[in-house]
Amino acid sequence: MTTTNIGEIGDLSDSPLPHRKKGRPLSFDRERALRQAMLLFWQHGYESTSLNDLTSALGVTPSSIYTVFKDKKSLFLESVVLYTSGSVTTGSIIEQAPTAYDAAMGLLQASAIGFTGADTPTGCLLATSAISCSSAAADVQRKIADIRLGIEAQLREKIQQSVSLGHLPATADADALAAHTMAVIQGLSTLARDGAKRDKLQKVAETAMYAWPKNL
Amino acid sequence: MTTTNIGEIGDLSDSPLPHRKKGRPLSFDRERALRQAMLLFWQHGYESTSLNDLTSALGVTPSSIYTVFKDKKSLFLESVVLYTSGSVTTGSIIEQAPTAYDAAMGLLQASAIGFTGADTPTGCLLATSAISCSSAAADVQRKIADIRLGIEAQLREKIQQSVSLGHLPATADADALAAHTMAVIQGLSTLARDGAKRDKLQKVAETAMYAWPKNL
DNA sequence: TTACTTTCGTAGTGATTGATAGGATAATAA
DNA sequence: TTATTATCCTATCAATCACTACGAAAGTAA
Repeated sequence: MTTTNIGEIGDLSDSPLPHRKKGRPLSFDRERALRQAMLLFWQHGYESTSLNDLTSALGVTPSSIYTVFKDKKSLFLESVVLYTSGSVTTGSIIEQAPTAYDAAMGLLQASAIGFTGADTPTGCLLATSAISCSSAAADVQRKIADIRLGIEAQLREKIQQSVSLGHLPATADADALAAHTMAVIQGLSTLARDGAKRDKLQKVAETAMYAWPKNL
Repeated sequence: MTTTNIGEIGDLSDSPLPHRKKGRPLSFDRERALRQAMLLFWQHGYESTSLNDLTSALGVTPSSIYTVFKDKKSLFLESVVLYTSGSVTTGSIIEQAPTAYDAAMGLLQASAIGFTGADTPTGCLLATSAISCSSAAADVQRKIADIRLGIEAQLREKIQQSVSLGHLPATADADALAAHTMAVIQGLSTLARDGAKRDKLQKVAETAMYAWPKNL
């Protein structure tokens, strides 16, 4: 869905010199560990990623994880924030697109690329990591669902704008077009998980755009 | 994806009378328990459904589950068989459709209905129950993926047939159309999980069919 | 140095995971 | 009845789960 761009959290303290905290310093790179955690959650999902998996991959002891990230749920949610942030996000793609058509095409193309990265797991973290959870993780599941619904709402509004601006015929169904685009994005994630290559996903994205009304 | 139709496994022994096995008889309805297990896996997925969840919902002790269903993995796989069988299956929809267009539309409509059943979990068991698993369940994940790929291959062949028969233009991309249809089906599952109602899914299905080439 | 603060590594916590041992029980077969 | 077979229930099993207590260690502040 998005590309990752970490390292934004710099030292923004009011001290003129780079203020250093008291106490023993962290022995590992927090952002690097967070990225490793994100990759694990991306691959195996929230509940199927164990603390043992995390400590092994991050090279960090359990106590350090809980000191720095509070608990597993917080670590996951922070991984989701990392996943959805960066220089290119779904929000920026939609906003900066001249029309809703371009916005949807941009989302689909970015998905096709992002779901088949060479050094990342296949598919979409938002689509796979919390889709079927136990009752204990219902709140996490809901939070991820709300992110998906937020993207859909943003795209829907963009479509409504394009209808108002005459970029789309008045008969265009904003709800249906936005939901269809979201469905294809989620489906691209599954196709990628099943082994589909980038060019196949790009062809699916292209096909999906044929569903948009053209005659004005 | 499919509607469920249990109760097909009757007494087909060669005995003239309804032959009864030796030993203590089962104290519960095997098919009824299997259906309950399927519903649990459908809702919470393979790994997030615990043996405790199963014993509680099925009203069966752990030892009985292992006696009758061997182990958790076998119970899940048998639940998948139950899910994909019945009077209407993806295979029958594709086969009996006059054209590939009708086959895709039939799959999408059946998905919209099946993913929003009143007395079943939302979404698709094949799409949600084993999409992000631990490494220990990689084989199960792969088996479900193979089922998805099998459906896609069947639809792709139907499209190729329709091209040969002149029901679709020769420029139609069977790979892309089949993959797009599969993607939308998987996406419909997520939309349903996120709370979308049946009419919304049906509108998405209708929108997805606009992507098909019409001019011959 | 001495006090203070924070993280580190070890070794665990109780709870839950999937799966079983073993004897009791309930049916058929002879 | 007696033997045989299969399922029943109870009480677990070892392993793993997310998580933490606690003292040692490593930094800053005085």
